[in-house]
Amino acid sequence: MKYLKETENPKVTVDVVIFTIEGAVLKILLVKRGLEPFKGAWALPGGFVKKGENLAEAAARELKEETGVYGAYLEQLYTFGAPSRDPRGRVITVAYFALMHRKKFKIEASSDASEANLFSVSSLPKLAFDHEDILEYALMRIRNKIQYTNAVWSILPENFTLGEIQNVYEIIWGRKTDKRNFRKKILSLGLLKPAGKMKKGFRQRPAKLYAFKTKKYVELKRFF
Amino acid sequence: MKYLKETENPKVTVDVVIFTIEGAVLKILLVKRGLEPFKGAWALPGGFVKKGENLAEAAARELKEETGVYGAYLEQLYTFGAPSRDPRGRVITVAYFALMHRKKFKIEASSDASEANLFSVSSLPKLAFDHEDILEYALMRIRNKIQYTNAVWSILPENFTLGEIQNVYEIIWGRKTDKRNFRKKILSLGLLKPAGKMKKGFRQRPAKLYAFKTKKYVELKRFF
DNA sequence: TGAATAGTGTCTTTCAGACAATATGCC
DNA sequence: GGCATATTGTCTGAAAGACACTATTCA
Repeated sequence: MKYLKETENPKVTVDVVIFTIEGAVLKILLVKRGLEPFKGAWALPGGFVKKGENLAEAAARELKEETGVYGAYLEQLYTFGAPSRDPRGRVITVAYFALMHRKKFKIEASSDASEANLFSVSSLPKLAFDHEDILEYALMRIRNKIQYTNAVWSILPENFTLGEIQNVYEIIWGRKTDKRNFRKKILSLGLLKPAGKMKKGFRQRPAKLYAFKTKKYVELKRFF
Repeated sequence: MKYLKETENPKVTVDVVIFTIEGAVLKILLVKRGLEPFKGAWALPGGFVKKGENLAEAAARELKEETGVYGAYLEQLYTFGAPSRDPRGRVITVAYFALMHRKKFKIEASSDASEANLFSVSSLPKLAFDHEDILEYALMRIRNKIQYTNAVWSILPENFTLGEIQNVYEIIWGRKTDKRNFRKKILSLGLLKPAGKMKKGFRQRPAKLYAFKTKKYVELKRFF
């Protein structure tokens, strides 16, 4: 018979994996912890859920505090609750991930963190807590998710070329794909509409601009 | 400026949607609440996470307490944390779902619940808390998940015929599908192996028995 | 005219979906 | 023989994947 039978009052946090693309590289925002535990280590932005606050609201608040942006694509990822994941005691974290367009936000260290920075997901520092697990899970999820949803809308500008959206997919997947096949596929999903404008002014052939029909979450049917 | 800025110490529960098939109908296990709030109402089995206990362990413990079974397919579903979801105060619940073979468990009311029963998912009583939302989400997830994983292993006996596994899929999906196409597809997934035995002793042609190659979680690749 | 990217079509293979006749064991 | 279920193959249409050349702008 176990002797640890009592319940406890855990603390509950949200942590947010904020993906963005900078210099053709997939990056995430990390903050340097200003307090113990893991003081000085890099960690995912996050914090305690406040009174009267939904989990998604808490995640959106963290996102806003770190990037100044409200209204990006934000999805609950998974809840991590190993008893020893936080040395202060029982802390259960509900992880979210978000996709941000790099030009839409400024990086400013918030009051909680002494420093904030973007890191390429392919060369990260050692992370605090179990944040490496969270990130791994987030990468798996986003790589799958963009195949059958409109989730990438918030990592792109309002209007974009097919070349640009293809770059986003390739950067997230970490592999190249055929241009003709990609265009056929992305258009056949029916998520895009022509913006009726052209991207001009570069020394190359101008490209048609597209936009997402909606920024509301759309999930395409996949059946057996 | 908001005035509810303090954090709080929420309580954390796990709730488990236990799916099974009985009489060719998809059912879930519900317990009648013996205590307030929602005393006398039907609810998903669940309870507080205990000290030193993983979330998945807590879910497995609840599953075991309610059905006597340890080791079924069990997956974290989503975390529900609306501030008003529990009238007692802030309670965040991490929902799990499980698939059980009906013959492997007995229904016994546990100490927490005055009564436990299976209900068809198509004719449920009114549920306590936000458990209807949880169930809806679980149904969506399981209907998708069985298309590219071996999740159904624990709702089937060790060895089963292709007819039996087709029945399971049809019951979970709530629709019929062509026998020849189903067999082609399920075998092409590569998750099954012939058990080398036949299901005999019925007044009909004997059927080959199959088994899952593994009960470890397998997720098939789906790429663009 | 050269650099850079946009834009486009065909063929092959694979997979999904529609569709029906024969086989086997047991009563 | 009759009942009940098992087992099997073909055709068609859609989508995936391989593959290469021409078009346009601007420096």
